[in-house]
Amino acid sequence: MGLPSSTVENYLKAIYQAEAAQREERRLVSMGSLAGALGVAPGTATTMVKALAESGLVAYEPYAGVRLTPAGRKLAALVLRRHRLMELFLVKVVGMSWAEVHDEAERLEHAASDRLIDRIDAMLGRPSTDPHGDPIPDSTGSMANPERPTLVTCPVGAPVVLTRVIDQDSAFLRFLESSGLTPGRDLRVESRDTAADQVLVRDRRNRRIRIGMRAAAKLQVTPAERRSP
Amino acid sequence: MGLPSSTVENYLKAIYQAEAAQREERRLVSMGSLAGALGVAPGTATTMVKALAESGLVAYEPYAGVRLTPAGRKLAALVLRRHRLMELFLVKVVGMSWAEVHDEAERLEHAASDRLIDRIDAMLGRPSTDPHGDPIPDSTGSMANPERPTLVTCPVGAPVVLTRVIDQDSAFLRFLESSGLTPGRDLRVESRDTAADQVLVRDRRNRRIRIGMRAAAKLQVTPAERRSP
DNA sequence: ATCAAGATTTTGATGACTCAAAATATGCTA
DNA sequence: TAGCATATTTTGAGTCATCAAAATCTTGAT
Repeated sequence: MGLPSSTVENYLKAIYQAEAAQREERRLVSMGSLAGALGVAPGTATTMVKALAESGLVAYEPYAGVRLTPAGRKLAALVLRRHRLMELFLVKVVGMSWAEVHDEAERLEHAASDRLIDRIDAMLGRPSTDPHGDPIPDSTGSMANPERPTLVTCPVGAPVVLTRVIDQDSAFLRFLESSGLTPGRDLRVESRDTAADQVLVRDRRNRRIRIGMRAAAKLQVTPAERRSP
Repeated sequence: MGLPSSTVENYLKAIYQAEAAQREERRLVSMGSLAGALGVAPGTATTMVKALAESGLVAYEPYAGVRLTPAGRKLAALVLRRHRLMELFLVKVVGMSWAEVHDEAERLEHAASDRLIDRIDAMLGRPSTDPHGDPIPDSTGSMANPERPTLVTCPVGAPVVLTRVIDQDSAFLRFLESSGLTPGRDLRVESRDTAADQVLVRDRRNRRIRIGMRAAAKLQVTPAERRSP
């Protein structure tokens, strides 16, 4: 068949991301969560998924859920590639803000040609992550996706670098920006209080930043490189 | 009546351009030429135009043709603005070639937000023409559109500057590029031969360039500024 | 094991856009 | 002005993506 419509691309991307969000491999993505992610009625998701299964892009088990086939996974990864390169391009080259590029890229990812995407990739120096720290799949659709600790799971007191933000909500991103919680920042968790739902973080200049557990769990970090003595 | 779909935008743009192509004002755009420009069946154009008339974007006279209303004209101009800014951006910032940006912009013009278009406009210094020399409407939808002589109508022997190319066909544009016939070039028509369908042009370095009348008529020029003595 | 709560699928419809081909109008030519 | 070639409109149908609501399935709690 011809090119996948942007609807098809969006379904594949949503399934891909739902699969990734489930720590447990092998679990199918439910119709309910898929419909929710796409903002459509449940019946609509069922209908579309059956069509995707016809084209061999997903494996569909009635009443159980859906999973990407290798072909579907590759297509989804390429959509994600477009999206993430576009976001980085909008921030780095066009000068848009971190918080506003997601929605823009959401639309542009379906309109940009491979040629344009490749030029952007080259201009940016074949980057490996987008402005949120999300990894960018290469042009074959393969992508590194390391498991990383978050501000909730990393050791208290240890210096870490904020590496990735797992949420595209623009209000959340604006909050992070205004708090100085952007990828690349050096941080240290000073304390956690589950009862109070609080994580106390210090930035490089030792300023206090307080956030809730939910928010902290969306911030992935890597142990800070220690300067050799 | 939410946002106009990209189909609606394309119809308005095509009507706008067909009106502009007709030297004679007041003449309606025929369904045939509209359907041809959009690559749809004649009946499809009729149906869509009736719907556009319902929304007040065009005035439709059965069997006679269609004309933009002021509202439709403004919308069309804004689509053209997106298109032309996007083309210029792709050439100037992304480094794509003159010949390949049209199709790309054709798709991106429907996906880019006003915000993005305005940032691009600012980055480019609020330009007044695109890479083909086509004028860019301002954000209110108004646009200068001076009548200009072409390589067919300008005086023989007079120095002129190539100002605008009225054709987006990529093969034609590649030909122009390889012949050095790009906007901004200093030229002089040496002779015309209607019988032979030939125009002989000299460039600044006095190199000969031969093109047919049809092609020459697509190249608009302005009299070259004479250096004050 | 049974049943009710909750999720999923099915059904019947809709809107936007399209086509092919039949019906109709227009306008030029003789 | 009669007729015919050409353009336009109408008709009937199809695709894609969607919804609401009815029907059905699955599963956890009793």
